[in-house]
Amino acid sequence: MTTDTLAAILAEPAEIAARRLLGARLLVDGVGGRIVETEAYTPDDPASHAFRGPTPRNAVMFGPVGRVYVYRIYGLHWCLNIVCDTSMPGSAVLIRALEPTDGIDEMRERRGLADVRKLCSGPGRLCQALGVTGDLNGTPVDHPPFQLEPAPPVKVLTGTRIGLTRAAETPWRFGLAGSRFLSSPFR
DNA sequence: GTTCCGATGTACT
DNA sequence: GTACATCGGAACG
Repeated sequence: MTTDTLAAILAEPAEIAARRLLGARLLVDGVGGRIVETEAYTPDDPASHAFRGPTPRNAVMFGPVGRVYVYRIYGLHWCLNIVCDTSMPGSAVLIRALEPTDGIDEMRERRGLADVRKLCSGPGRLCQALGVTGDLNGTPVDHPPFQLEPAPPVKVLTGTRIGLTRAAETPWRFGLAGSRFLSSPFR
């Protein structure tokens, strides 16, 4: 099995890109790990920030593929997405969990927590661990401070997305099978 | 292990 | 005013 280039993965529809990003290594200033959990969002999806069309907040989602869309959630936390799908503007993949591999001590300091299992197991947690804030909104994910290295295809778990009220039944949450670093179990 | 709830910014009705 | 792609701590079992 060959490994697709990053550009090829991010050109795909959100559901495909979300699956193929599992296993990829994501770093911010050298700190990060393997992506083990993602969710797909499309502009025709009532749960997506893009559903109502472009606004100042979601403008990056409608721009070039491969940039990061970072937004604040519940007034407290940040969430990191990667814009995808060259044929459907407004598509993105939410990065929900990482298996920490690089800069673990720095992540522990930022999180104020020793337990590696909980450093990046959730969208808000991983942004805190990697130092991702709204300042990075719109940055290309293949340019500093970001690095994203694709990996060969992995075995994928599928489930419903987390924390939604609308389109809650759509099975667009994806996990790396067997990972101990998921934000919550798949069923 | 589980459930409940407060914190707090921004977009939208 | 209400909803929200969340988290951590308290209370309980």
